[in-house]
Amino acid sequence: MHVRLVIADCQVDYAGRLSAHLPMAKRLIIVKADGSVSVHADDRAYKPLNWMSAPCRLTITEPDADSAELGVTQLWEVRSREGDTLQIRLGEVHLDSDHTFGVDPGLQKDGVEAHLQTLLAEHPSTFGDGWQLVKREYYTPIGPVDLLLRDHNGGHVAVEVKRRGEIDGVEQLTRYLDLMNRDPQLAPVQGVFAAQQIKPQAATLAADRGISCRVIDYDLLRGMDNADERLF
Amino acid sequence: MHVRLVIADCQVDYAGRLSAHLPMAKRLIIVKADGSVSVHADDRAYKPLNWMSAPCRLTITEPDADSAELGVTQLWEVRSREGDTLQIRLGEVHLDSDHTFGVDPGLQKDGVEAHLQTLLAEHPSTFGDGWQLVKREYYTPIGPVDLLLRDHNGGHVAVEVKRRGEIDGVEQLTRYLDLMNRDPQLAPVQGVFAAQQIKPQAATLAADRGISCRVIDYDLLRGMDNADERLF
DNA sequence: GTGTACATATCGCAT
DNA sequence: ATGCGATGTGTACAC
Repeated sequence: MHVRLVIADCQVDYAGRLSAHLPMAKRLIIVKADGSVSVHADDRAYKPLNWMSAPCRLTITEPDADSAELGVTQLWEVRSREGDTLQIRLGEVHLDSDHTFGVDPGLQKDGVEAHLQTLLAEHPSTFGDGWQLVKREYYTPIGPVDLLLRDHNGGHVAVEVKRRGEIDGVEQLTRYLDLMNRDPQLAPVQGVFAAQQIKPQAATLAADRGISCRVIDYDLLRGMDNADERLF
Repeated sequence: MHVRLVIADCQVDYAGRLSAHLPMAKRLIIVKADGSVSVHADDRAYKPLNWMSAPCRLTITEPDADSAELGVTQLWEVRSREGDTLQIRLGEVHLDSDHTFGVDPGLQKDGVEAHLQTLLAEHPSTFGDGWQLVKREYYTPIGPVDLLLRDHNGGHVAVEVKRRGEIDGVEQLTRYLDLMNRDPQLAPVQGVFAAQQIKPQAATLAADRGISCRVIDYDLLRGMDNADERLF
């Protein structure tokens, strides 16, 4: 269990879902404890130029005489189970450093769509007075509807929740509505597209499909949630 | 222009599109020449636990007396233009290494969808005898159709090309067809969904929409292309 | 294992 | 800048 950092001149060839080639240049190579290998340039945030995800196997060999003559010092071959290969020819090595980490305590996240969905499930009145939750993650054969509600008249409403409301969210909800409206137990089902922010094109498409849009104030909703907790 | 590698015990807090917290543990921190910062554990291939993409600004300060007492040696704050912040509190530093890279010659790719599209544009007879190319990347107000063809009867055909044919590709083509069929210059327009592999659910949806599916043999097509070249 | 949706998605291109 | 589509997307979760 360790992380190996290598900075070296290297030439890289990937063959798998596509073919890619990197000419010889100085780069950073990271080998992680899970076996994954990534080759980084000095830009592009965290995205490597080339990589192999775990599970995979790294084999390091000596270069043949011809390659050695041309300055190749090590030959790395990384191979995945599916047969994808990443070949790295190392030239001059500027750093080769090995480090052992402990088990990472892991990441704590907040504010993602799941939380938004939870809050809205707990406060269906956000959508209208007297509206009630039927089911979170209501399963249809083509995927889960985020929220199934009943409005003040008892009519079904399918809600699609997004952080940012874009066109494919509307498409998604449209597919669900088409399907649900064929079910006599549910029909007629209205659609509501709920998001912290809704792009104009998504709003236009929603309107065209008879779907109503709701912009959600996440902080306000979280505030309501806290207020509720204080009452108990 | 340099890459800085730090291995250190650190505690991380991110506030931006979401909030996230990492308890103190030994990790790898990479600062790239573009200013981007990423914090890695020893697993998850190339994805960091936390990061900040360029453009952003890194400020390093001394910890206050209280923090220093608790073992904090450096306080890093990374701030983006949008106000997202990444705070890193460093404890013991195990490695701090700085390296200058040259300009990377860059990645050469082959085999992606673009190539598939090019090959199909050059060989419209793949779809049927006598079929001809009208336009690659035919622009509609809602996006470009990959290929616009005419079949042996002169009727228009819109082709959506994918490496892997999934449900959203069918949705995309459906939107284009709806729009194009409102244009009396083009209507009636048939739809063809072409991919190296088509998922059953996508095929079902396509059939339901009256769109025909074509599974493309990339190697065969590339072979045809090479054969053509040899003729000249 | 397949299917589906989410992601601080990232990235590139075209308008 | 914004919209839109592709990605060797990766990842989690339900069936």
